[in-house]
Amino acid sequence: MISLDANSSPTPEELPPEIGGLRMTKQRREVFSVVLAERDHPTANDVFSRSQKRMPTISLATVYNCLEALVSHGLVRQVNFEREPSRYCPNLSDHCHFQDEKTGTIHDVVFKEGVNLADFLELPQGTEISHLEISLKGQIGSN
Amino acid sequence: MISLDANSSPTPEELPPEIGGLRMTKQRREVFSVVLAERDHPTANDVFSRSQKRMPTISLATVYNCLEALVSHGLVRQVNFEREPSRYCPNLSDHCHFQDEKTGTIHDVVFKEGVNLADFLELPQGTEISHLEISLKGQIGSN
DNA sequence: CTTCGAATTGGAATAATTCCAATTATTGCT
DNA sequence: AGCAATAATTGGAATTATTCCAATTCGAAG
Repeated sequence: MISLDANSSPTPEELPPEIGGLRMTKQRREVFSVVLAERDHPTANDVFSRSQKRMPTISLATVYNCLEALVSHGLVRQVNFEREPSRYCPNLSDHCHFQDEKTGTIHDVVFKEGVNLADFLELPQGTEISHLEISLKGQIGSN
Repeated sequence: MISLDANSSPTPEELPPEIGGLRMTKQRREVFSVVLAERDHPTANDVFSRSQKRMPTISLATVYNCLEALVSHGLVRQVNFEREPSRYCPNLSDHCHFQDEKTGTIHDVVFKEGVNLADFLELPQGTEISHLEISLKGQIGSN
């Protein structure tokens, strides 16, 4: 049985013909497996060049299409830091992102036990949040 | 005495020759007063066209330069929603942003009394946060 | 008044992303 | 299997927010 959770890294061939309502094509499998394999929050371009290793004929437009399909089906998250190029993250658990200003590395950051963000915000009552993004930048303590 | 706080909306002429270490030029005053006047989170282009009303010769490049100067001196905040054009916000108090998906309107959202975000995140210890952005999207309850 | 560094300007350049029209692949049907 | 209909892929062009650049203008300080 193939798992797509936390730490699995399936080859494209191991991915089923459909995931979460999205029909998987050769290219989508390739792109998805790249995003699952190296969880370093690659940009579309990173995904493109990694995908090209196995599939030299894939185009950048297709990588964008595939990423968009994966994101809209909730299989991958799109991560933005200010105006930088979007990055892609296969971690679907509730988390946010911290970018180390020294290295540029992005780290997943989880909420402490039982924390629900909306509880801490003065939102107009009845607000339905459909999308939430928290991005932090800073330095990691060297002590 | 001129106040630049919460709800003031000075004309360019009312702005002093220097604010927060930033030397105010005619254009910077114009741009700043536009951002202070209508707090609807305008884009650079919005600021440009509003500024042109009073100062028809101002250029878009200058608007970008001025906004950048204001942001880097902490007089204005730059607000991003995913890959949309940056928006500008003169509210310097600790808050985040909610975009109503119906209208596109952006609302400032404050934290509830005494909430400190970092307390709710599992950050690598010793982390220094230099920048934090929280962006929400959704619908406002119609009840 | 002159000088000198900084700011402004218009226009060109950049870069991420999207669009488009043509081709290719896949599905569903008979 | 064969074929029509639909969807995905592709390369290249287009878009668009933003930045860069070189030339001019401004403004503060002496």
